[in-house]
Order: sequence, then C-alpha cells, then structure tokens
Amino acid sequence: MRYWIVKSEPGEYSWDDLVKEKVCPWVGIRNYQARNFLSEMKKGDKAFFYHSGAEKAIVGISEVVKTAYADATATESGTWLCVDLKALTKSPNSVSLAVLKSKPLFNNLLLIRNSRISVSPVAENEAAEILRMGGWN
DNA sequence: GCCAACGTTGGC
DNA sequence: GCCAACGTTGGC
Repeated sequence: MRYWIVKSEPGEYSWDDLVKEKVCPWVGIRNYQARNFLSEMKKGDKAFFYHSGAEKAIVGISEVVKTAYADATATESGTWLCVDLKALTKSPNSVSLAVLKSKPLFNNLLLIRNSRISVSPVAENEAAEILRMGGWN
C-alpha cells in the first residue's frame, strides 16, 4: 500500500465536496507525470488531500477505490486517466505546507520540489510523519 | 499583484 | 530537434 498526495484548489473542488459525494472520480489531470502516478495507484492506496491556494495544507485522507481508467472529461479519448477516491477522515490537525517545508524529512517530497504537480507520491517514512502531525494516530 | 517553475506551442 | 515565446499554476 502506497501513499500519495492529491492537490485541489478548494474553490474548484474541496475536501468537503469529497466528503459530501463520498466517492469521486478524480478527473481533470492533464499532466503526463501526474497521469503516470495515477496509473500506478492501487486499490487501497491512501491519498492525502491537499488544499492549494489560501490554505496550503493537508486537510484529510482519502482512499483509492478504483484504479486508473479513462477520464471521461477529456476530449481526446483514452489520453487521460482518473481514479476514484473515497473520503476517509478529515485530519484532526491540518498539516500546513510551511510545516512540511520546515522539516528536512520532506526535502524530497515532490509536492515541495514541484509545487505544480497535482498528484505526487509520498514515501513510507514521510507518510508516517504526516499521519503523526495530522493527529491521525 | 508578482514572479518562479514548469509545460506547451510553433517557427526555424 | 532546438529554443523562444507564451500560458498556467501556485506560493509568496
């Protein structure tokens, strides 16, 4: 089981929206690197939910409930992928980007190295620390 | 509002 | 195939 971070502008689609819908096709990824990560996701993988923009924090955790399939919102069929995400729990304490940046452990986190990537992997030890700081333990 | 980083496009 | 120009994203 792997961990990921998915990013969304809360004005576009927020954690609360995912909670409301329970399960959501994570569509609209139009970046090849991100698409490759989508294709690597397995059922049961966990995805931290990050709000970009004003908040800049991890606000919840979701689970991959369906592996990558064709993104129906793409105009060119078959080119882009999406997965289905299910809301699990809101983070008891949101984990801000500033805090992540302040810890050397996260120096290699793709979210930090490339702030524009909308889907990115998280290493085991990084995930453990995020879970701890988020108050999930 | 600005700008850095990145991706894409198009001329050559 | 290279690279300049441009557009977009997202942090500050």
